[in-house]
Amino acid sequence: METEEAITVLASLAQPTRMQAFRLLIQHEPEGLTAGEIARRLVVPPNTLSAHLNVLSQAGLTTATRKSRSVIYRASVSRLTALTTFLTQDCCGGRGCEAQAAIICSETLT
Amino acid sequence: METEEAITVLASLAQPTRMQAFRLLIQHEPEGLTAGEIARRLVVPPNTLSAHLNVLSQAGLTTATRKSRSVIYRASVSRLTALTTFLTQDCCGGRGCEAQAAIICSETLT
DNA sequence: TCCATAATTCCAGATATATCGAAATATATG
DNA sequence: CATATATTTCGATATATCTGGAATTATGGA
Repeated sequence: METEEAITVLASLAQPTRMQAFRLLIQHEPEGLTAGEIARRLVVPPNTLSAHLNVLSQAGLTTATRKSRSVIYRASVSRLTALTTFLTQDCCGGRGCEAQAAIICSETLT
Repeated sequence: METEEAITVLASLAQPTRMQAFRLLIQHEPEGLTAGEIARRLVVPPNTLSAHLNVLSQAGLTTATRKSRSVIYRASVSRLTALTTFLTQDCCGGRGCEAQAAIICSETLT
């Protein structure tokens, strides 16, 4: 992932409503949730949420597919992984904070 | 790391000059760089950079210590690690994308 | 076709962020 | 103390982001 791209992804998550929406979608993988359902759960007006979901989609963190009258949103786990990889490589690239990375791994893989 | 805190860290990195400054500091661990040196390397006015460094410090991504007339900035690698841990746990918490995490680990630990 | 539901787009106002010149503060040296 | 260097703070402007009401588009059912 390029730096410019990473910044877009970082910015898209650096907003409370979008962070909540993304986490909600992560929790509902792989079925996804409709835009309306997300709006109801987060208590956010549909049009406001729509704008936020658009930002997440532009950043590649979500995908949207229409199903009948609803639009189902899903989280792109691979995109989140790509971001953490970018951050970790940015950290460790050519330097060596393997110990830190090992901590992440042990915490994650348990 | 709490969500609110993570958002602050994400926002602090979601800006080109700050991302550049942070990466520069990561590359210069553990010696650090003076504010002026960073400003020169990034070709940014000292006062503008100062504002950015302040944002990074508020987010806990950098520390500053005065040495004579200069102020030396250092990257907080542990803070970056805390962020990736937050993101990874947000991803894997109770769901299971161990495979993805393993990829990060293998790429990082090689 | 007419109506109801779901979502988005349009638009405007409010808030936040970024930028940088000028002035202020801190430190060292002659 | 006077001066030079390093950095930050102040203040003003420009730009971007967030928010939500109103209108628009898309789909399905009577």
